[in-house]
Amino acid sequence: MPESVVLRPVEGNFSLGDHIYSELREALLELDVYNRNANLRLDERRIAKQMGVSRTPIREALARLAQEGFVTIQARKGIFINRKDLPEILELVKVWAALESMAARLACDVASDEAISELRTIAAQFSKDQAKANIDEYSETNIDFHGAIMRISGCRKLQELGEDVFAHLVPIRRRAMRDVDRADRSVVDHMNIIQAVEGREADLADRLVREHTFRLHDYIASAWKGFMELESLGADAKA
Amino acid sequence: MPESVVLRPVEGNFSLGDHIYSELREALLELDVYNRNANLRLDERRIAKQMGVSRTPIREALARLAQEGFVTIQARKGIFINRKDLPEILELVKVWAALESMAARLACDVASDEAISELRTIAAQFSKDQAKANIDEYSETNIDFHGAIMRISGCRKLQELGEDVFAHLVPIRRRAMRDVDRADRSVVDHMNIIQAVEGREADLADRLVREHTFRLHDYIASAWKGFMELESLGADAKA
DNA sequence: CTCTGGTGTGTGGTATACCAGACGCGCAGC
DNA sequence: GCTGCGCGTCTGGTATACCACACACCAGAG
Repeated sequence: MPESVVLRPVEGNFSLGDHIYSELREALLELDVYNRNANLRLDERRIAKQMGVSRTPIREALARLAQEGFVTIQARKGIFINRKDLPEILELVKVWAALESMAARLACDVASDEAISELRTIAAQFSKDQAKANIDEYSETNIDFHGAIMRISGCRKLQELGEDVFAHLVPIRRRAMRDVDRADRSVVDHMNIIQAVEGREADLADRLVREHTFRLHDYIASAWKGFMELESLGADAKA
Repeated sequence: MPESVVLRPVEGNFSLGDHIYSELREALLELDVYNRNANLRLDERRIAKQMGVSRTPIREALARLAQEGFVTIQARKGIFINRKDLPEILELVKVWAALESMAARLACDVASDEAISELRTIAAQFSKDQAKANIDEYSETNIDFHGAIMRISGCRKLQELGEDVFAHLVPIRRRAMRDVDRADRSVVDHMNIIQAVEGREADLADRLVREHTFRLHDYIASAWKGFMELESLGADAKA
């Protein structure tokens, strides 16, 4: 074999458990947990048969999901998908606010000018013509923007934790949240945040991000009941 | 049975897996991971034999610990205790700062006067005569103080996440950090924080807590090498 | 002596059998 | 008809056997 041929080393664990973990996790996030017809119960044996493996790797994956708080395992009773209530959701948003505002603060100190310019690039997506329709809390661009702040903070732990918290909010974000007034306000907020970070004004950036996220907090608090009423519009619960 | 008698439902899982999980977790935190003689390798079969159970519950516990980042499982190679390096530690402290400063902020808004008075009670411990010797980053009172702030924030998620982050810092805190100047400064910081929370000055409390934690951050950054040099002073590595 | 390939052992990964508590259903007794 | 007991079934928990890969060691070719 010619030495010039560079072969990437095989990386990662290709264990069934790991694969099943990500598969199940994705499925859970996809699932509309708040649909009142949703089947919140999981069955090890059924999943095992369905995926063509034994219960062991399934159990490992479920144990990890339980640790993350996505499901609750009750001995000899069943495994249930956790449906979060309003107070819990609001707490998650507060945690998110804490993490992202700190990220913005750090970004002011450590991010390179190029890294910061990422923010403008992403924000530019908002001004596109068809953007209006896509501007909601679940739009890709919005997610990218917040993800970018976490990234350019240079603090991986902050970013990872943020992603974990965010994952729990995915089912909530998917539900509507496309209030036009909020979308406009959101764009303004983002622009102000970018400006603060560009100006390396840590205190300001911290505050703006925090206030921005708390607006989401308050919005969810007031619109929660509406979210829940979106239930079961013909869509059946997934398995 | 009189209806007035309220019986708490039996709660919790008494499964071996859960028990082993907490047992192992505690052992890991107790373990001096940074001792250069420390055995960083874990063996499922050995632990199983040692605890008199099969590998299954051990594996479940280890999977959870891996999820939390305490150990790394490498397929067919071994299970290794994660030894965190300086950058990682510093990131954890930053996350901690983010969480606790938000907690202090929230406490200003939601904590009752009685709850806030807890802080003074705890801080009073510092003034006791023999306190000086106990004032270090690992003292019970110090931990109580920071725990109290998280608690009175009324945000459980914030508190839980904080405890998780804190757990990873335990081995670091155990190592010295009893600089007298720092202790004095710490007491002053705490008093100022209490005053800010009592005055319901959210912005101030937020800032004071953040700055306080960042002083720990900077201290660790400068003293890290010293921590590591404390290695293996006769104490053997635990199993 | 060096390098190569085989082989034995250790380790985590997976499959499977069995256990015991939780629950539902139905029958018997009142 | 209502209550209560008991058995059968379902479900997660545990033990155990076996698998495949990693790695150290050793023998034989060069």
